[in-house]
Amino acid sequence: MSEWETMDTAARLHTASIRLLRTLRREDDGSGLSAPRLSALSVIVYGGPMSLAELATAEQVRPPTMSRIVDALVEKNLVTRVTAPGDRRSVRIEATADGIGLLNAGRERRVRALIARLGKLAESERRALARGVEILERVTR
Amino acid sequence: MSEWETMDTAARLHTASIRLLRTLRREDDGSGLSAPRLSALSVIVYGGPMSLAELATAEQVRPPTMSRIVDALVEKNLVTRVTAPGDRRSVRIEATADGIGLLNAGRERRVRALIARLGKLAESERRALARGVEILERVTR
DNA sequence: GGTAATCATTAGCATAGCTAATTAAAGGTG
DNA sequence: CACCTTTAATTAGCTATGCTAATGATTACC
Repeated sequence: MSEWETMDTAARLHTASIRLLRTLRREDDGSGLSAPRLSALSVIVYGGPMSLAELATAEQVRPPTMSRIVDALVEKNLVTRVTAPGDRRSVRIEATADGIGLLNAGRERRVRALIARLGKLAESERRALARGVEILERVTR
Repeated sequence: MSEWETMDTAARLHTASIRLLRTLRREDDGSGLSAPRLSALSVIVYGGPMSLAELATAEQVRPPTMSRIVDALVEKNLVTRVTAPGDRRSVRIEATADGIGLLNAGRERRVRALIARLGKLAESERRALARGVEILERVTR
């Protein structure tokens, strides 16, 4: 594969990913949460409990920003703040059952919308896409 | 391909896309623009001139929000507002040479970061990924 | 035991999101 | 043609989200 082809693949993968998530984002309206709150909640639900600093780093925002987002999620009973055992300065943020439920419902809406699109592909195309996704997972790991 | 497999592919594609763009977003620091401004500019540069309403719809925000983002981009000389020919209520928003240049530079940073990751794949994997990207483009169209 | 480093929050500012109201221009309809 | 309605964008005013700087509360070091 020529260097040019690799560049072409990268550019097209970039564009297609943007378009895909832009489309799926429309399914988030029903969640009742803003994009930053939903995204922070998803990091906690799928990444497990973590400190505020870790969560801020994951979301690429500064700690004060994340502290207020967590305030709002706590207020809605979607996450809880627990003093970290062994270091009382630090806080462990954990998803509640409500938080997990809300996130899974939203994720299911997104995935369902995506499945509807995959359903229009030919069988061979779905197989090739599945293979591509496996490789994409390695790229993002 | 079973229905279960299609669902699995959809869920994994969703997650991998989020992870990919989260990673590449780190390259945007050098642009000097906030995420909403950069995203709006990219729609104009790659989608061509359009009205404020069209731009707001593309970005999934309301017109007043987009109006202020365009204010900021005009201030930085990255786009211009042109009264639409034939309807003086409407505004055509066009990218300037500066706007196109800034966006291409940022896009190049992102794509270069992605190429570095693709370079670690085996030749056969890059080919399979390229095939998957072609299909993903059909899905997002 | 005293001082420095670390984790989170508070304070205060600019930006980004919204709805409601306003301005300006087009499009009917009598 | 005058009037009313509709449409496109902006302005006004609110809440939420981003930042840096400063503060409070522990912990680590010496």
